[in-house]
Amino acid sequence: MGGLKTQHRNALPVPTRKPRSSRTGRATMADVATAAGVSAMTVSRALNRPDKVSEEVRARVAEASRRLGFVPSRLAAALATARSMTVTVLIPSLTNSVFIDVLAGIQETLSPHGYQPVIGVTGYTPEEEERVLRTQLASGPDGVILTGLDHTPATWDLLRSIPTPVVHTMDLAPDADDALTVGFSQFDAGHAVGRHLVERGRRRIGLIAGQLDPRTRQRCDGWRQALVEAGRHDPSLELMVPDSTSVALGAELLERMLAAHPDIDALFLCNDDLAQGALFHCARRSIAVPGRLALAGFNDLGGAAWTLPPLTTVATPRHAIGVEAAHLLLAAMNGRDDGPRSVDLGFRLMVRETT
Amino acid sequence: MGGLKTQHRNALPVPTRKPRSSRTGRATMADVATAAGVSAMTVSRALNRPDKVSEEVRARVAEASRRLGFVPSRLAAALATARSMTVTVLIPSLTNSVFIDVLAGIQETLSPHGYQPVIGVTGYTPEEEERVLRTQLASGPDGVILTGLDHTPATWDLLRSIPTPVVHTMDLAPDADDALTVGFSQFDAGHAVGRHLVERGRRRIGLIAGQLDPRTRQRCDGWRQALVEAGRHDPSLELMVPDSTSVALGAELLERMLAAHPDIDALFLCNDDLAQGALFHCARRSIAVPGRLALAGFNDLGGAAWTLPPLTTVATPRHAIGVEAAHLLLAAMNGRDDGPRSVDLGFRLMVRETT
DNA sequence: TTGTAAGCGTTATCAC
DNA sequence: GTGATAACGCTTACAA
Repeated sequence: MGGLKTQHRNALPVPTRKPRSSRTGRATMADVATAAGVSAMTVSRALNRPDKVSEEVRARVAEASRRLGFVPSRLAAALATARSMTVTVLIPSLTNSVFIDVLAGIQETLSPHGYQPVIGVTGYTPEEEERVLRTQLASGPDGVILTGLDHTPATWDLLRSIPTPVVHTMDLAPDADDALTVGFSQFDAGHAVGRHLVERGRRRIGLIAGQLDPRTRQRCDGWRQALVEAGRHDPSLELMVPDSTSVALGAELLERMLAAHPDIDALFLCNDDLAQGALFHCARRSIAVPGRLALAGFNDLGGAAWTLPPLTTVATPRHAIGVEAAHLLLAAMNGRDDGPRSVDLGFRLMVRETT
Repeated sequence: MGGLKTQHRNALPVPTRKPRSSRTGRATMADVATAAGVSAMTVSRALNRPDKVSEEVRARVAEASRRLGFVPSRLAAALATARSMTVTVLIPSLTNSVFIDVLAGIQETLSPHGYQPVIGVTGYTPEEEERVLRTQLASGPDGVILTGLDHTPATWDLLRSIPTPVVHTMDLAPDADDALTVGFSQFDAGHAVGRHLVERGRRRIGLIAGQLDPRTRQRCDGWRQALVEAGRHDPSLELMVPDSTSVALGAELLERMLAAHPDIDALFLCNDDLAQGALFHCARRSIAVPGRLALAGFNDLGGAAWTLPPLTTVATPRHAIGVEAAHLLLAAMNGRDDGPRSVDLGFRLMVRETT
């Protein structure tokens, strides 16, 4: 029926014709085709596989294309090829620079390959993550990158049900199951801090944590384990609150901790912003650091090396995690999903002057 | 068709049929339709306009849809409706928290309305911005949010050529032309700092700036103007470098400044990270702040209130800019693009203890 | 209330 | 090397 030439139609009351690009007003391939005196298919080829087309046609198409300001519709291409050139990236929060660093690594790596990261924010809850994932899956991403391994059962099902490769970041797969994972051991990192404090000869070692996501908890677990091993663990010295971390919160929690346990001589703060707040509070209250109180943070965020005194903390490979996750995903999206399943990028204890 | 049991296939050399969803393996509306014993159109309605469908059919569709794990393809919908439910957001950098704050405001505002922000990174250059914009436009966003007003002529042309609404952020339109703009006066903000330093009685007031994008330049211009007005401007006290700002750079540049001009008694650092670096350096070198040297930063980033002494700086409405930009865009995308063309969200000079 | 037909703008496929 | 045709999966008419 496509054979029925439109021109023959008007023998009768012609319904509104469509001589050119429809609603959007944008030029389509068909427009370029007519302008260049070739078929739409040839335009497509001239643009995507220039070598498959004669020199002359290529030029004519380029010219017409430019003249009409033609921008090929990725939507249509995506629908036709089943490749959206899009990658869904889900992170807990936009305002936590930890995830932004990962995101930056992802974006830098994906971008040169023509993939668009599309970010979704989960607010640290697996339920919201599931919701957002479901929404995003509707746009048919070619890949998915998630934060952590703590997903709802339904999310796991969803992930299994799609043909799309998935990479989990910031953590390590507990067992070598079928998930692609890039991160480091949060437990070991926390353990390293605990041991460091012990080795410094501290006896009353406390813990302050906020934003109790699974990764924070693992850090705390590691720290606790180290103290237990050294026989110096006192559960009453743990102050864990669900609030999101901030410099202000660090100061406030330290105050509370000191009020209840004036005798602590070391403190692990599960994120650098908390540690900076604590450090600030110490300065205000003239508490000698590390003399009277040793302080250790986590993540080695921007300012950590520039506090007074410079903060002992754990440097985490956030950017590298993003880069590696993207690499793994790229490989998988191109059918090469052999590589290692769980990539451990490690961490580094940065011993500076607060311990 | 779905009724045809696979087991009966081998009766005849049946040509490859397509009883179910094609390449992607995902269920399609047609699949759900057959499963629910209705037409595809009815499925579409049941999902998008439930009130247009009988109670019973709605239930059957929901049931079938759930059973098949049906996820409607946004791609197809977008192609059919010419609405992608997507908004292109271009920012200079992912690692500068200034833009992340704006982005967060945008995402929070857009998300509840079903719009997906798709971010693009321009690396602070108009040329790259043009390239990224061109790429993104191919996916047919329903709206565009750009950073600043400094675009290439080709970019302006592009923007004019599309039916899509556009909002520019972080700055104010010089004249009330036809661009939607949300921001504040960078010039005035810089001017306020300059005047403040003058009013504090400082005589040798210097300037340190990095990341010389148009907005930074405008801040510097404002500052300069204030000093000129007070008759205290000395061009040799300006130290401007193209490098991206960081705490480390702040310390380094202060050192250079002091070496060349030991007599300065006040300094405007065009970004808080520079200011924090300078502050740190002062502490190390035992330079009294503000006694011997007054320091003012810009942006009121996270740690600014928590330095020792707390940093005087300018609080900029980054989050609010994102929120407002998104609101303006939403209005425009819904056809109500009347509102004010240039929204000034102002700024606040936060006088703390470094001045 | 529900179904039919056509089309959105590409690309895969198979002729020519 | 080029072109006609049929998808891709959905929705906007319009018809029943």
